[in-house]
Order: sequence, then C-alpha cells, then structure tokens
Amino acid sequence: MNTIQDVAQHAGVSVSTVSNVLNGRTDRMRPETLARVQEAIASLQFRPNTLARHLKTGDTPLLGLLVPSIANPMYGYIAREVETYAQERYGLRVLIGNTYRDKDKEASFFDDLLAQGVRRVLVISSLADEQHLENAARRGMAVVSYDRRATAGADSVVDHVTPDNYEAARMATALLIEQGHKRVAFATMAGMTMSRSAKISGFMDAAVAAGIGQGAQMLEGGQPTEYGDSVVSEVGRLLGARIGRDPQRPTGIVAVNDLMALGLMAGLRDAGLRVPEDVSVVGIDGLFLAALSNPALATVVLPVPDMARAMVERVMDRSSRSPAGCREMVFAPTRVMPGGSVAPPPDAGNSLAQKPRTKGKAQ
Amino acid sequence: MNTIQDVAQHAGVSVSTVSNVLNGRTDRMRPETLARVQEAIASLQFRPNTLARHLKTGDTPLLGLLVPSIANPMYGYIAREVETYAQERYGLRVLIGNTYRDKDKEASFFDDLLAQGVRRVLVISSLADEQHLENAARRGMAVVSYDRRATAGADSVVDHVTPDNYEAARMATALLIEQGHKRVAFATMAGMTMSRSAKISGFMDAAVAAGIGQGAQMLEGGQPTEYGDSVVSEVGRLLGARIGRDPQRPTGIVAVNDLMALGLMAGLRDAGLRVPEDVSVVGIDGLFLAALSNPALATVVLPVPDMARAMVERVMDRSSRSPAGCREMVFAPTRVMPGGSVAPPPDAGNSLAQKPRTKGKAQ
DNA sequence: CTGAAAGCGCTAACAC
DNA sequence: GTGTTAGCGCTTTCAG
Repeated sequence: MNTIQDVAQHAGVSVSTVSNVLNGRTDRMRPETLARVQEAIASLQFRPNTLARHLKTGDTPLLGLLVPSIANPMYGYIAREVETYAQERYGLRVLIGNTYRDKDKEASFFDDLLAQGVRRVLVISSLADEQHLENAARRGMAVVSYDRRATAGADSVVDHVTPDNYEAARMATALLIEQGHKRVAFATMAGMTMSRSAKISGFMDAAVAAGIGQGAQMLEGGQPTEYGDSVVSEVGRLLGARIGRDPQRPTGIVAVNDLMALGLMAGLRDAGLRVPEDVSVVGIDGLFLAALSNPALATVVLPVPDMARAMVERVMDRSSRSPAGCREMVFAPTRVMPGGSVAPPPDAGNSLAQKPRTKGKAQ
Repeated sequence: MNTIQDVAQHAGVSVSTVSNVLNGRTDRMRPETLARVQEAIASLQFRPNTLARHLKTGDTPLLGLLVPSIANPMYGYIAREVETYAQERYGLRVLIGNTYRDKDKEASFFDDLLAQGVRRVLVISSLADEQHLENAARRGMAVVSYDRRATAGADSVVDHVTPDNYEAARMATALLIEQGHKRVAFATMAGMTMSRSAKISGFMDAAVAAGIGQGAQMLEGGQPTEYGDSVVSEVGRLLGARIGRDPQRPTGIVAVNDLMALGLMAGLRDAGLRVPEDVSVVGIDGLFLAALSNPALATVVLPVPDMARAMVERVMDRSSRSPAGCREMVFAPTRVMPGGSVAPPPDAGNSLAQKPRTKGKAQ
C-alpha cells in the first residue's frame, strides 16, 4: 500500500499538497501541480488510508446496522435498501450485526462500533427499553431506531423511523371485513413489542368500528427461543395447527407479518383447512415471497425503500448537526396487495362453527 | 471517549503499562499494578480505539462479505451464519456489500476494504473471471470465494469453499427419476456461472445414466437485469408460464435453486398446471421457505452452517499464514428434503402430452 | 517491572 | 501556492 508520502515524492510536492488534492482543496494550487499529483495518485494506484484519516477527523465512513437476524427476508430486504442507498448517496459501507434480540449482543455491538470509530448506527430492535440506545447516543453516536415510536415524555436523543403499524393492521383487518368476515383474529408470537401492540390496536379498532369487536380475538404463538427468521414462520405454523383444532376458530386472520402469515397458511393446511375457503389470511410487510405463495398472500405493503432512505438521511443529518431536532418519522403503508388468501368467509354472514371438510381442491 | 493516556494517568502508570495490560502482557508487572490499571479501565469505561491500534498493527477485526444481494434469502442465511460464527469465534465484525453481480461494484468494495485496513474478505460472486479477486489477494488480502471451484491450472491465491453443485443437481434429478419421470428439465436463468454449469452436468449425467438423456432439456429464463432476489423467482415465474404453454413440456423440473423453484411453481399455477400432478418440481438450497410452500418444495439441502464456518476458518487461517497452502473445499449436500412438489408423472411411463385435469386435491 | 519516545498514514494549521 | 510540522490513540522497542 502506497502512502501519501510516496505520492508526494512521486509528484515532487509536499504531503500537504497531496492532502489538499485528496480533500478537494484544488483551488489552492496551480492546475499543473494538480495534474501532476493526480497523475502520481493514478500511477501509484494510491488509496488514502481511511483509518489514518479517521484518527484525525474522528469520522469514519461506516454505518452500523443492527438487525434481529439478517436471515429474515424482511430484514434482508431492508438491509439491502439501506446498504445500496448509503453507498450510492454517501459512500458509506455497512457493518452488520445480528442481535437475535439479545440485549448483551446489542450492547456489545455498540461498544465495538464505538471502538471502530463508527458514529452512525441504524437499529432494528424491539427490546423493551431503549436505554442502551440513548447511552450510545449520548456517547456521541447518531442513532436511528426502526419500527419504534419515540418514548413518550423522554426527550430522546434517538431518531425514529417506522411504518405506521396501527394503520397497516387496520388496513389488513379492513380487507377481511370488506369480505364479510365477522370472526377475525390477530396472530402474533409471544412477547410484546411496540410495533406489535400498535398493530393490535389497529386491528382491534378496525374490528370495533365494524361492529365485530366481540368476535375479534388474539392468537398468540409460542415464544421463539431464537428470533428473527425461520422461527417466526415456525411459530405461525404451530399456531396454524392449533387453530385447526379450534371449533371456535376465526374465519379471517391478520398476521403480525408476512413470515407469520406464510407459516400460518402451512399450519392451517397441515390441519386440513383450506385457505381461503375455510380461513382467510392477510399479512403485513409486502415481501416478494407473498406473491409466490399458494394461494398468493394478500398483504399490506410497507414502503421499505422509502424508510431505508429516510433512516440513512436521518443518521447522516444527525451526525452532522448537534444533538437536537430529534425526530420521529412515520410512514404510511404503500398499499394493500390483494391475493388469493382472502375470500368471503364460509357460510357467509354466519359466524358459527364450520363443519370439517375433507375433499376439494386446496389451490 | 477516554484514551489510554487517561487510563494511565488515572492509574498512576505510564501508557505502555496500560498497553501491556490491554495486550495481555500482564506478566511484566506487579499484580497490584495490574489491578490498579484494570480498575482505571473499568471506572473510565475505557475501550481502546481499534483504529489507532490498527494503524500500528496493520490489522483490523473486520471481515468483508460480498453478496449479490442480501435480500436474497439464501444469501441472508449464509450471511447470518457467517456473521454469527465470525463474531463468536473470532470477535470479527462483518462489513457487507451488495454487488448485484456488478464488476465495478465488486472492485470498488475491495478498494474500500483495503482503505479501511480490512484484510479478510468472503466473496459470493459469479463473475466470469476472478482476476479482481486475485489482485486483491496479491495486495495482501485473504480472500475466500464461495460457490466456485478453483480455476484450473492457475495457482490461485484465493481459497474456495463450495457446495458440491454437481452432486446436488444429481440428487435432485434422481428424486424425479425414482418417481418414474422420463421427460425432465433443468430450469435456470440466462447467463452461465461455474455453479450453474456444474449443476447442469449433474443433471445431465443423472438423466443419461437413467437412460432418459434424450428426454432431458434445458429451460432458460430471461436474463435478470437486477440480480439476486425477487428477480430470480420472477424469472422462474415467467419460465413457469412459458412451460405451461409448451405441449412438449417436461413432467419433472429441477430448478437451479429454491427461489427459482418457488417462482416456477407460481408460474405453472398461473398457467393452469398443478404441482405435482402435472409437473413435479425440485429445488436446490434447502431454504426454510421450501417447507412453507404449497405444496412443500422438495429440495436438496446444502450444509450452509458448515460452509459458513469453513469460510471463516479459511479466511482467518489465510490471513495468519503466508500466501501458500491455498485450498478448495467442496461440501456434499446434507440430504434430500422430500416434499409434496414431487410425485410420479401423469400417465406414468408415458411421456406424451397430458390431458388437462380439473379436480383432485393439491395436497 | 516501568517509562520515554518513535512512529503508523493522514489532516490542518501555520509558515514561507 | 506550497512546504513544515504537530498531533489523532495506540503499540512497541529500548532504556532505566
């Protein structure tokens, strides 16, 4: 690796002139000097050492991204949008970490970032308290949190970017209501997070507004020991099987997210129920996988690219400005993507138990 | 952020003593001195600045990971395994980059890594030539490539970790043959890569060995302009629709990967064909999504966790040893995961056109 | 055992 | 315009 010294020598100038070129202060020199330096840089294939630069400037072109599990397609999708935008727009590289929603892992990631001189981080967490985020922010980090609202009252130093979970769940529920469903349920995994409770509110309010509040129920799957990916769908699958055995089962289910919905459909199938003939299912997220399922999963599409951009913008903005003007940005769902997983309820208008069926085409 | 100076002052020792503590050279000092330093470190919440350290040692605890797109569930899965293992075993953090299989993006990622002082990188690429990898390796990087074989003849300085693609395709094909399929096809997207051609060979050899070589065909979908994620399944979907219109269509299809298979199933459905009654489909990868599809996708499971570990081990090994002992590690598929997407061909034993069906249970 | 000092590669005053 | 120089925080000889 060549150093700035080598370039200076090669060009017959001093290091500061080279540094000036590197930092765009080209007005301070003769065009021919500039040309000479550029030539030297090119011929030596010189790339300034970012670390040495950081040591001086206290800033490194890295962005931390904390996700529960990058194997979860939704987080993979977000991560791709974030990385692509951060790179194209700001030349930032992304340091990724899987937290499995573990507090120690999150804290340790923050420590490492600090030690690496990384001063910007995007966090997709759902840990009950944001204390460690606030701490990091106070230690000089620009922190943007995804899928959470600002903690009421606290003058948070953390920015928030989140989909409108309440509205998303409301829209999903409305889709079922439009089809005439009276007994609806919201399926989620054990353990409450801010986004889940917002979705539950949206679901409940929609049901109550439609006059079917008493027919609305909660279905809570197990508490996954390992979070974030296949496990979510596995919980859905188990839940689907359980629903199959329930004579009082709902005719329409809103899943907390698409993975849960996909698992649910598999579980319902295992239990001998058909989607959508026996039970309708709606997801939330808008993963490309929804369109591939059989039947295609109806889902509320979240504006992932927009939110990814917003997170990057916020974190850049924050790291330049001083710790003020902290904001919360809430993104409305893009749209409802219809799918074959939703149809009118069996025995339309009648909310009593369905008789088991044994034949017919599942498609 | 406190510095080593602060700690030294706080403990009433010199910086070098603190440095010795930091680097485990505790034998060089009195136990009480050590205790005092440790106390100072703790009370100041001191974390040594990794960058400054790197500037001296020339090594940074970062691992580069290049993937076509992290939104592709398979790469997300690999990335998660890599990150988790690299972190737990070696305390390495992972710098991720989406290349969209673009040569310039890849090269630029390498440049950045070099500038960041990152000397280890894992590459999932399929670019025709590995020249840029070799270059990076020669510039002092430890490079491990996934899903490729070593270039024959060239004394590569790059390590290779790859599933046995030939064998995986062979196993997938055998699954169809066992069920009595005579007209089989291999579905892939346009554009040849090393792993794809290995799979094609495995597919062809299996067909020929079973005496149905003349009934084996290639189905090539479009060339996606943007690689790596939903697009793969989209190509599969288009391909599925095309197959539906083909009177000479195969009764069994091996897909180049699970995403393609999932897209294929959706496309076949769109075309009014049923899986597996009209056409059987087998995937390769073993994504958790395969088990969720309807019918469940039969797939050849690849040993992702093992391969992820091997990549990390190799890249660590390589960065400690000198550029010698370059290796190629090939991993046999874990197993065939059966699924409802495979069944005997229609009109078993007869390879002529199928008559359309309208009833029957789709599993 | 402990401390002083010389850098690692780069930036940014401050001179010339 | 261009060069000199003092660090950024840490590691590591080399003296004491």
